[in-house]
Amino acid sequence: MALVFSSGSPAGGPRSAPQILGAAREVLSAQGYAALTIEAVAAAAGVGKSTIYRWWPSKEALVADALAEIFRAEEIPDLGDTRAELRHAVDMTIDNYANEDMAASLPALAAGLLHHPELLARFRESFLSRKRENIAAALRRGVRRGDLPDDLDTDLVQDVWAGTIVYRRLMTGAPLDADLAERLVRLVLHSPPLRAPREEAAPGGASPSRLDPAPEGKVRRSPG
Amino acid sequence: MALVFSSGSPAGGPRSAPQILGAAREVLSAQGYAALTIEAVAAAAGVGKSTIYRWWPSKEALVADALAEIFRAEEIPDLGDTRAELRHAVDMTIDNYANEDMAASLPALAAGLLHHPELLARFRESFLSRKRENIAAALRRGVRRGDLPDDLDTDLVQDVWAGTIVYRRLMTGAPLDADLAERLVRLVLHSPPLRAPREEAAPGGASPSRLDPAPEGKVRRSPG
DNA sequence: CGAGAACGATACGGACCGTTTCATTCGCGG
DNA sequence: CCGCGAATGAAACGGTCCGTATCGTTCTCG
Repeated sequence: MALVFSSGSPAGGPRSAPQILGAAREVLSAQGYAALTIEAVAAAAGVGKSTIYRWWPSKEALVADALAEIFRAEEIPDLGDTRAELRHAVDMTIDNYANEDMAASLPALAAGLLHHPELLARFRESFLSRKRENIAAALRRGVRRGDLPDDLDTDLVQDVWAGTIVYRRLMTGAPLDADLAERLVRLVLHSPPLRAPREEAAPGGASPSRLDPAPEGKVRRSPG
Repeated sequence: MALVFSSGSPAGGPRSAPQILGAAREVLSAQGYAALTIEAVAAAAGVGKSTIYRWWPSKEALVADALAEIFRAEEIPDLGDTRAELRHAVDMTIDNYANEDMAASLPALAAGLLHHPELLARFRESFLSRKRENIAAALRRGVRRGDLPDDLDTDLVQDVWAGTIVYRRLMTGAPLDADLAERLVRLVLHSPPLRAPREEAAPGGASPSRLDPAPEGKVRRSPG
């Protein structure tokens, strides 16, 4: 991944990008996103701060590039075994949030980007799109094998997986262990409701559960 | 909710707490967590900044109190209908993340608290515990009615619910609508894997919720 | 009406910001 | 091996916000 967020203004290219991004990760991992300052990164990298400002327009852009280099988004190998592939996907996501400060940096970064739509879009593209497409491919294989329903909502699956993982790391502090991974996998393997939105009636196959009268509800705002 | 994070040092109590917390919410909602400064809140509240520093030890504490006042964590009423109660719980959570900047503030705050264990613990206690216990009570009613499996993992259910909602708001930007709510409800109503970890089941009693990391017996206590 | 608490204004040193200037070093092509 | 342009690092700038301290004023309650 090559400096997606660098402004890349001058001609020759940055000489010290590796040290700078490494130092950024170091500070991030030790001090957290909030405590990261450009001057601290410059000092840790043994670099003048003007060098950093020459190549990255903001702290956000720098951190995004630093995180992008360690964010795993590889293809899920075709293992011929849907359960194993799902587990692989979940493990990859858990890996991405292994370090507590790193894990916190991503949401913090996203939060800080809410008022920078341009960077936010690039952030989502860079971090989410590729990984989601790779996992979606594995999910589609599972559908083809008949292990998953053909109208599986692959976006919702990923929101549930990543959401649960991030939420545990950041909010409840619960462990991200093998047990969680296994449960998240099973949740998808055995959950009829994780279906794609259907325009009309259900497509020929699945019969709805009797406990599920399919109420077409409208959103309500509950009283205070 | 009464100023959980205020240091409450002086005697008489703050006179201008309402204006200050209101201004904090205003700034938070308009500018976001990162852009919130004590001086900006003071100005917006028409208050000297020394007044804020007199009652709150840090930006984090102030924001925590400001958010606590609008964070919904009420009991789920016994509607005699498990599906309706689950929907109620999900809607309450979605409500809590209605405003984008507010929604982002909570994770950003948690991220900023990672290096302040004392405040982090109070944050989790204040924001998560009560709400989780209330939702857990509703889930237990569902179990008693036979609509949910006896060994439902109420903690995992809530991590999945809240996690998916927060993740959508913050990371993917996907809508938090009635469709999502309905899917999250169905996910629980029809998902065998959402079971409790194999331990001694304690039927009837209140299930202890694990909100603290507490990895293997290490219990963190806070000095009064 | 008086005491004490809460308040606001103001000023302070310090950290970082983001920018500019300028002399120095690097590294590639000739 | 040399030179030239690109990249660099040091320093200094005005600016914002931090968190603290001081001090005179205003509120509140007994």
